[in-house]
Amino acid sequence: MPEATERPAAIDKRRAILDAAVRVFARQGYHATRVADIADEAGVAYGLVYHYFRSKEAVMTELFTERWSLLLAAGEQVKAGDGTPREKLSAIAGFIIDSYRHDPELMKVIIIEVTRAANSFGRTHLPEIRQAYDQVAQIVAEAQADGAFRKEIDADFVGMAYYGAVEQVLSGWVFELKPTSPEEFEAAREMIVELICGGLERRD
Amino acid sequence: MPEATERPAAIDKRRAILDAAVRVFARQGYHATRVADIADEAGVAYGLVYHYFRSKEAVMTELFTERWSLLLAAGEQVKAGDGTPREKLSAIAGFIIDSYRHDPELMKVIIIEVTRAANSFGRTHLPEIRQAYDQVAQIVAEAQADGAFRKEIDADFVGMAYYGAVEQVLSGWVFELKPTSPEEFEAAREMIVELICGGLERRD
Amino acid sequence: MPEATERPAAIDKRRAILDAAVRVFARQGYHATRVADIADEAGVAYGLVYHYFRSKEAVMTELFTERWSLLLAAGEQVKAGDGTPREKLSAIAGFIIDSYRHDPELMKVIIIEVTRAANSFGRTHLPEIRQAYDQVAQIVAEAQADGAFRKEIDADFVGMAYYGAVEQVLSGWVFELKPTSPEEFEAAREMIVELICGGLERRD
Amino acid sequence: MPEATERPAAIDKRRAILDAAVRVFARQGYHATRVADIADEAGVAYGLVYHYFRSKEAVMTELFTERWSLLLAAGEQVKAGDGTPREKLSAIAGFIIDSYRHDPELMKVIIIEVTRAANSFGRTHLPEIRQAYDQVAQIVAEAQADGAFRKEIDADFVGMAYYGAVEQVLSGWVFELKPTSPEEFEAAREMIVELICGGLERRD
DNA sequence: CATGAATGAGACTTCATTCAT
DNA sequence: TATGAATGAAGTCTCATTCAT
Repeated sequence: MPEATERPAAIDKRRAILDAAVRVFARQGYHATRVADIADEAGVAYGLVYHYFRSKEAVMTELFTERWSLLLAAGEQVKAGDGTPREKLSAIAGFIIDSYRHDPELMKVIIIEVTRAANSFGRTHLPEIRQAYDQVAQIVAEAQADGAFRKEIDADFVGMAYYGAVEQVLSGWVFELKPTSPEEFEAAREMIVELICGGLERRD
Repeated sequence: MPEATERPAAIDKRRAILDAAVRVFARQGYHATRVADIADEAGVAYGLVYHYFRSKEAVMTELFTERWSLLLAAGEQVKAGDGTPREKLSAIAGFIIDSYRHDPELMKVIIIEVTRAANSFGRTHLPEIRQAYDQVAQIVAEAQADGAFRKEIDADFVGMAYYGAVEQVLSGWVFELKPTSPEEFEAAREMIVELICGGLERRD
Repeated sequence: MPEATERPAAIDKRRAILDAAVRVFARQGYHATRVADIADEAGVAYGLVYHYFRSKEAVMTELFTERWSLLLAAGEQVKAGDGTPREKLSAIAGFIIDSYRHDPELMKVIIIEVTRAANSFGRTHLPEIRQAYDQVAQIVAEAQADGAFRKEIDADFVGMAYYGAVEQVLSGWVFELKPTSPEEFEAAREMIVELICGGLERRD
Repeated sequence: MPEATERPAAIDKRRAILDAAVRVFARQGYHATRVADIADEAGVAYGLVYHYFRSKEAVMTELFTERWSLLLAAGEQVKAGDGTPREKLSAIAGFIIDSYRHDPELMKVIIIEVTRAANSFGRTHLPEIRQAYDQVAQIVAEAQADGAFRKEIDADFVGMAYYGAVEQVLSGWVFELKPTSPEEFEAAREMIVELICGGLERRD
């Protein structure tokens, strides 16, 4: 048997565990899932989870880091790009929403179990999570320097509020009703941007 | 000894347990606190917690319900009042922020362990939590009908986003840096309102 | 207020507790009933049970002793009486069956929770329980001496077997189907006696 | 090391737990034995009991079912065999008595904690227990149809009474004095059969 | 006599992690 | 790499009993 097919087999198992973990975490929540559940879902032996990961927490951390780094990278690109501030904020919300559209289970886990779970993983990964807020803050600060955005509202404050709003909306999708068509997802993005950039009050 | 002093003794213990629970939940988080910790903190015997409450969860539920009902009542009053929409939204944020100012531990517990813990208490108390969002949504919807607010942004959507932003900001205070002076708390409230009502973009 | 009415009030409470205990023990079994259940059923305060009884076990012991002593007394009378051996055995079974007919709950408790619960109360009350067996044994021994009964079967052995059969039948009534008419109860008694005295085999 | 010895190691532990449970249940009774006692007696870790059994109750159920099914199987064989009715009843009592002779601890547990514990395991296993009574009843009914036994005594009734007598005798052995020689065991069997088939009264 | 709050030991069960094969 | 048996600490909840009033 050629080695080339052997390695992938091993890698597959690791991947299978991660993918299974997403499904189980999404279904039951982190606390309620036992390591055995992950192994069962992945169709591997109990101990194999510990062969590939130091602990149950490490599985989650890998899941989070894997995805969050993509999100941060996308944020950097947006920041460096040359759209208007509004377009940049829109792109950021868009990336998160698209992530959710394409892999709702993973994003459910990341938002519900990490980002908004301030007492467990949220605490551990605070630095990385903050980075995302800071990207928004930097976009806002730059726009304020340019004169595109008003200076009355603290940029760091907007970073938090913006993410707070976006995540709350995703939470609603997770536990109540999720959009079904691309148009609805798109509309959500526009509303977020319109709310934060345009404000509720009429401009006549 | 007058009978009147007899009852309070019992009620005090119950109260003492609730107050102790707030402190311990705030310090360690719900999952990490054992019933024994609550009893110790309250200075009562282990079993007394179970004399007054069906379970650890029931303690938390009482804590949440007790406070959240005040918040909802305040929201109703605000809705029924005769301020401008902006003033109403400001009052709502103000009540939450004041709650935090006056009892940061309790609000930490309520927000971190209930409101944003969508997989545990958040799920259980979703109906009550939604009521708060809906109050904001109703204020917005009314303002849209009056012509004070633009109709482009869905009122329900604003309800979620507004609370999402407020809670995120409080989360930041809980785990990073909390305002120290009344002025800073006041400034936070104004920024929230200014952001949501006025928007980031300049109005010339 | 005359003393005469005061005493009864106190005695009533004690009695009420015992009567309640019968009902609760019958319903839930001894192990599954909490002292609180007894107090609730009796409509008295929790602590009053401990005012009148040293412990939960003491309540049961009183219940058992109260009734069992009647049964032993009846047995003595039967023994001393001047019926045939068969009539005497019949009278013994009859007394037990009548006890069950008139107070099924109490007899359920005594048989299920004491007499046949060899590992708990059965052990504690073994001497008294044995006395009942011995009464049967004595009747049999006497009949053997008189020549009315055969000597092949050990009298002590019959004592156990007789009670074993009777109690098993009552157990069946308790958990499956209890006779409803006096005639059926009567028939049961006759069958027991006919079986033990007459045997299954035909006598031609 | 041959693979064949690997499995047995695991199976042995399971078996060791069951065997230890018999000893501990026999010594202390079901209610008084803690899972820790079983683990200690078996020389395994606490959790291993729960690796192999869902609960303490499941251990007992396995013990009971394992043995009771043998007893029922033996009963079926007896029923289908071609002895006289008296020989069949004798064989049934014989099997139970032999079970006790060869493994008194196990039979003690089965009779004291299950068969006669009508409020706990007795209730749970009533159907299987009834099957044994029914086997006796069927033997009797058949003998009545053949004319070998009298028809005055209800066959189902005999089923219960017969087992009641046998179990009571075993109970006596458990808590008072157990036969020591094969002859004494044999005599006990004969007395039971002689009592139930022949009756106490002389036949001249 | 009466109340019910207070105590705290005890037992079951869970499950992350380790380890021998 | 793969397996799953083995470990044992941890934590919730129960409930008989005591005690202050």
